[in-house]
Amino acid sequence: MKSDLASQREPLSTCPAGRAGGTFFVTRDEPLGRRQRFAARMHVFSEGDPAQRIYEVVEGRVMLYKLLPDGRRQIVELVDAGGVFGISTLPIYDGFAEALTACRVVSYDRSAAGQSIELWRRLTARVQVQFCALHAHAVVLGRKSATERMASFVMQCIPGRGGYDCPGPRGTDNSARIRLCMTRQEIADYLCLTIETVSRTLTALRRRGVVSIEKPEQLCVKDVCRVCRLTGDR
Amino acid sequence: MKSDLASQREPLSTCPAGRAGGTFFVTRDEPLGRRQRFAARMHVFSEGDPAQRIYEVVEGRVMLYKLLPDGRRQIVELVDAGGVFGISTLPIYDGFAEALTACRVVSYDRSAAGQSIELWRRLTARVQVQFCALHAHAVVLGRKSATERMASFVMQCIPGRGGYDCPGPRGTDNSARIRLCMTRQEIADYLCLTIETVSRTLTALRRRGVVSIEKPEQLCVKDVCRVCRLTGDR
DNA sequence: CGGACACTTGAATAGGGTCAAATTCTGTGG
DNA sequence: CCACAGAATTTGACCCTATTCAAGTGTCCG
Repeated sequence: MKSDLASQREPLSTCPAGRAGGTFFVTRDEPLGRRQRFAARMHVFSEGDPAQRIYEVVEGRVMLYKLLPDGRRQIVELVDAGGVFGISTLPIYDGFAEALTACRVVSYDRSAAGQSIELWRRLTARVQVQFCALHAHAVVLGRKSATERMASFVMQCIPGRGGYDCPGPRGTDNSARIRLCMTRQEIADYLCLTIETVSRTLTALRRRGVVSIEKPEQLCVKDVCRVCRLTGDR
Repeated sequence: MKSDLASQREPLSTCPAGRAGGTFFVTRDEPLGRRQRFAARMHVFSEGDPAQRIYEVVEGRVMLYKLLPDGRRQIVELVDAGGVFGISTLPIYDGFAEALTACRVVSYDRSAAGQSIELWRRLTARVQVQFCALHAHAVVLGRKSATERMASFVMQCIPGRGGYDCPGPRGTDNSARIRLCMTRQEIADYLCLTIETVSRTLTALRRRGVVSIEKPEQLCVKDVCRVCRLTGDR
């Protein structure tokens, strides 16, 4: 249960808004929100930065993580399109936000966001969705075996399936291709395992014919419902 | 990492609002909120109940938990005075809410809560505080040793200490008496340990002179800062 | 082709889990 | 106040899952 050093893959440093240092820059200011793009592996903010803005993901995936002083890392949340991040009770951010994929976000000044009722409603409604997801993730971290965790994670990567209102297989096609867009280390830090256990667990799932590993970051799930049953949730 | 059967201590069933079956009943209807009291160990709601109301804790402590089909339980959140619970994205609650102590709550009809801007702001602001706390708890569950978890839990039971703005010891008195108001099983289900490990860890802390165990549910922390260092957070 | 990096695999280890038994609390009734 | 029963907690012995440590094996890209 000891140290998991933060990913060896060095994250890119934040690109200051407006400075077109490459592929990412502020594209346009909106009345309230400011559009920004981030390349994969770029930091949106870091622990200790002044918590001035709230972010909404338009496209792509962002991870939020925290570090312990000795280097152990926990990815506390994965934020997909529609999700919100940058919520902080303190005057500074209490963790890091890093783009997992190239992504587009809109950010709002914290105080300004509270002015617009419309905007505030949208953001808070979304926070509630994520709040419930965090509760569910606590169960994953707290009470599930390595296999159940991997299965839960895989299900999370298949939009529209596995939820309360899962429609079941579309016709006879019960397969899914998924891009993990995370390294083994990141999956480990999200599921609270080690990189080796993630690798072994995936291999075991492959051997059992549950998934095929097309590329390290791309899986094909043969039978979604079977994975769903492996989550331990039902 | 296997089963942790739900607490043997049988929870009391919910008392229907308005029916004064004993010490708990609706005391008064307010314009928006409805005041209620719950005795310790009473359920406020259960998984699958229609998610019609949002609750605010006025006094006492409520725990939210989820069960896996095989009986494993995870207490996903502890809600103290000021906290909010009953947030659900679905038409039904996705977990259980049980009073740990006798407590007073105010509940609001979900749709009505959205009408009052004032109320909505207060509730959502509070949800954000808890949202950040869940992030922190993910680190506890994911990356901490048994001792670090217990230390984190103990710190959580000492109001005003250990946070970003911890004022440090008040004068020369750096001790604290705390009521856990949870059984070992509940602490285990919250920290994602077993009842035996909780007991052993507490005993170890006692042997090291970090805490004294006055009663099973009442501890005395000799040196708060020392416990704080044991959390692994700093 | 070769170096760097990510991933996989194997063997040994340890931290916490499991199972079982003893001890302490707590509440009740005499 | 004391004795008793049932529950909660503590403790002990052993075990298992996931971690740790240590090599490999791709794979990408200059």
